Amino acid sequence: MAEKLTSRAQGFSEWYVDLVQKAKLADYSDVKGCMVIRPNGYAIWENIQRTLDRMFKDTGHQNAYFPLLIPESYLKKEAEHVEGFAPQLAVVTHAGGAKLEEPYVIRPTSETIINRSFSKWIQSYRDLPVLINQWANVMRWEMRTRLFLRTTEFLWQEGHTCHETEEDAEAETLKMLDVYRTFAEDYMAMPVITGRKSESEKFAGADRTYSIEAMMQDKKALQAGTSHMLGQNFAKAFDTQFQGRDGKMHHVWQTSWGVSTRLIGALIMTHSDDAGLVVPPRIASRHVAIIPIFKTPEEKAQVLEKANALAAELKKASLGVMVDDDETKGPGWKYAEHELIGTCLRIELGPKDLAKGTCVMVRRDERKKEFVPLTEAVDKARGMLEQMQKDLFEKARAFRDSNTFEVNSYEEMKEKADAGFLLAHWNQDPKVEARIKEETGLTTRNRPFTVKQEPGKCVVTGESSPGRIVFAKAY
RNA sequence: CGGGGAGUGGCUCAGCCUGGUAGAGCACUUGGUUCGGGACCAAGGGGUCGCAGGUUCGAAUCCUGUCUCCCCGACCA
Repeated sequence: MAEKLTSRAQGFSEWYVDLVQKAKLADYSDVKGCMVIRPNGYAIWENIQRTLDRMFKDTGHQNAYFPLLIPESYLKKEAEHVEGFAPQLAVVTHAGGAKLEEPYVIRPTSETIINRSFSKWIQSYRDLPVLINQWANVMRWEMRTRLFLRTTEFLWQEGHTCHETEEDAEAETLKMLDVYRTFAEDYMAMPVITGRKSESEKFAGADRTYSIEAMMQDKKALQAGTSHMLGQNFAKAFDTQFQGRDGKMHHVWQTSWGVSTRLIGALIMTHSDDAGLVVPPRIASRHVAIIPIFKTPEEKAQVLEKANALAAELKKASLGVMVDDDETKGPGWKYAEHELIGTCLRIELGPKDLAKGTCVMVRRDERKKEFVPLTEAVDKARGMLEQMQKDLFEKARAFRDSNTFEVNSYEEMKEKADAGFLLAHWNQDPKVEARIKEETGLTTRNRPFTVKQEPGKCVVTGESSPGRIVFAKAY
């Protein structure tokens, strides 16, 4: 760990790649486009899973698991769906030493194979709603990959639900979007914009797609989660029908929604700094590292005894705590290391502290030393972590808000192309959207619920626009 | 698929142009001194130089082929 990270100012991309590897979050593998998620990175994923899983259960969903391999013919049943995913599929043509009658695709998402099951499970309106979630890996062959943000194989969660009416399905779609918003903001301390995607950005096979969009420190947008109102598209393709209250057969109305390990990338690019990873306490597993400082054997015995006692108290307060008593490293080395790997709070404890009955506490995000009486250490640690959680969110929100602009002409839009989020009027024509992307690199992110939709004039054509949509450069 | 770069101890890389006994830093092992912001000294261990052919008395180095990864574009969570 001798060399430091590339600074964000030097190169945001390099900083990111450096950080991911030096904080031991992930490694490249020998498989093209695939990454190894190391224990430090996987621990973050486990915390994301734990929290989201509880939120899904609290909203009535159950977990299930469906096959990794999907008969190719399934994908083809929904025209728009197969067209959208065809270029990204990995296909299994041989197995058991022989060529297969029908190839399998490795799931890029599971709408099709899950609908096969749904159509068997559902007979009556009494069977509805069906609320299923799956934690799984998926594979989408990508031309270009980036650790956590876009890899060929990634881990995610996909929710799939069936409802009796369009209204119910729409309500579910928005409810889960709001679960994502709550999770992003309250746990990841990452402010997000909820809204509806444009036609060209929507999921292949959906009627409508909604997303949460976050701003990274380089002012680029990152789609952090999506929720789709699938309408009856898959129900019709797979004949997922039920007998309704009217005695007649109806196709179910469906939703699907997902977030992936991409969230880890979002977390890094939202909060981390030039010293390393910064993780909000509510999503961290490493809350406190106690660094004992001593020279003589007598000091060692005294300091370690106190450090272990303090650690035990902190553990009782449900904090992830470790005493870093590795004698082959000096204290300075440990400070730097814990900053790199994103330990939320550092407690320094040495002979001088024991004499005074204090310790030194340092928040990872602020890195300011504070002397704290040992008798108050646990309360203080909890308080500092809570404050850190709030401060990280507020800092990220202030950053996003100060880099969000209303623009009223195409000229202004071009000038501010790298400035952050641009709220602009657009006539909803995909050709105009494509032209803007071609000429400025900006894409539509979503039409925010929080921005009042007032009619205006498209910045490119001058034609009528229903309201402002977010444009930004995106990951 | 285009365009670039790279494959040499665990890691980062030098050596290649101009062929001649495989190097450095970090990490690791042992001993000692250190320890409140990335310590130091000494002694060690560790590499079929991506793979396959070829040229040559001799190849990490030259030639041919091949595989893989990374970066930049088109595709995307």
